[in-house]
Amino acid sequence: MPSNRRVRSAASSRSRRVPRNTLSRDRIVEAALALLDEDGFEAVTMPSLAKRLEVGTMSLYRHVADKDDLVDAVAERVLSGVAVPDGDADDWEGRVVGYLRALRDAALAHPALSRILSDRGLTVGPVFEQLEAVHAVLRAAGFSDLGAVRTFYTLLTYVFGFIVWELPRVHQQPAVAYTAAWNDALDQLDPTDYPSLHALRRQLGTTASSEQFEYGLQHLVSSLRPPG
Amino acid sequence: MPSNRRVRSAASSRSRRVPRNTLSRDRIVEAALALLDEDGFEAVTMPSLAKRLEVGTMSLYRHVADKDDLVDAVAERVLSGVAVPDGDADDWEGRVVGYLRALRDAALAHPALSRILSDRGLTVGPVFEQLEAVHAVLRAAGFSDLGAVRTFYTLLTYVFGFIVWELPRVHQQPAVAYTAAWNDALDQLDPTDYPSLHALRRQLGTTASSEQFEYGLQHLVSSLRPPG
DNA sequence: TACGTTAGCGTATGTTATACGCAAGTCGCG
DNA sequence: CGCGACTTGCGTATAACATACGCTAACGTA
Repeated sequence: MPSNRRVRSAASSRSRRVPRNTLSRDRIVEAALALLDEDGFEAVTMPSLAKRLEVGTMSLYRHVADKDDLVDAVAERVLSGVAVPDGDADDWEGRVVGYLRALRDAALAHPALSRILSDRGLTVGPVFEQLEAVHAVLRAAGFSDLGAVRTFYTLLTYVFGFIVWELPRVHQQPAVAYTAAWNDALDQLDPTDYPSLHALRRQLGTTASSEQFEYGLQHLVSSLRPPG
Repeated sequence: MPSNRRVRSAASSRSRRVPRNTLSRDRIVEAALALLDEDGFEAVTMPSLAKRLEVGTMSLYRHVADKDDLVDAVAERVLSGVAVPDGDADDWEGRVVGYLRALRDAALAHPALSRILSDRGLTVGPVFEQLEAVHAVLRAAGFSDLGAVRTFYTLLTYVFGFIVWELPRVHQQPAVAYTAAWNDALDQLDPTDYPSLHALRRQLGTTASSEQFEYGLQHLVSSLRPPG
């Protein structure tokens, strides 16, 4: 249960004051993201983050309520780059799929984000905006309110599942080496107990790929057409 | 990156010896599961677990390599109850859907499992067996090897995403109160910034439901028919 | 009966998040 | 130009955690 507190930005007393110096919430979030990308989620600790910023540990707490708050902020920063692409008004499929791809791409750019996303789901600030936009697109395409909700929720579920699954298995660039730990597990499957899976371990190893992503996505989208 | 070490069961030196007393790996896993269900994931610590078993903390390490190892074992125990249901040979949809439902039900029985699953994905012992069986069903239904893999991977992605999303939001019985923290977040959406989402917060609140689960699942399955 | 093996455990270590309060710098107002 | 309030950065302290290490005592076997 991630505590949904929004204590947030202590920088909101009325007498507006220019921060004296180097440290700021943004700089902290940025550093946390860098740390996350370089050394993974468990490397993001308050001490290590402070060390990286050449600051005392407790200084961070002036700009961040909590570690939870910090992690939220990191997720927000990453996902705030995503948007529903412009496009033909009646090409709802293209626009929605474009959005979902963008979501995946954003996540792939920061593999260690997986842990964060799976804790919080996609209950992250910017995603709400995006869903608002998606909803509009679907309504315009002829979906009912409820139909639109069901539809994008279904799609989001798929994409979310795909992301959370694949991210821990990505170590390099998006197009390169998925596979790895997952492959190892597959290779160690006993051929007698798991004949099919063992024989197919090559295929299974590449399931976390753009190709598979598109496969499921296309099937799903095509089955979710508006009633009209 | 959950370290994939399988150090496992130290109880494998050749001179078979009857454990002298009360403690055993099974009892530990059982207690951990109970603790998980009662007080959530973060309550499962080695000290608290030991206290519950009325045992010293370090005693646990005689039966469990790691905390990671323990958590793996818990996941295995929960998922080992799931199976592909018997059924008509050519009713692949029914059988596969039945399996996926069973998977969700198993997870719903232990809401706090979410954290564990999202870390490990479904790379948990018993799931491999189950996939082996699912693969057989799909092959028998006319899917190619690759088609079968793509198909169940797609389905699994959806189910996995759904589960990981909904579990943290379940506090009571399966049929009763999903919604809660997620609803709170929705209620706090600014009506001017998020007109549609705000208006639809009732609908959105109940998206984590069996109905929505089936909705997506049925659409997905129907779009994934075998080539023949 | 004696010995090797192993279960249970006590202690110690290193790491974490974070409460609390001090000190020094900075701004706005007089 | 100066003063006082508010902030920022930080040092110290606490409590919880995972876990290395090594002791002790019970047990089965020879």
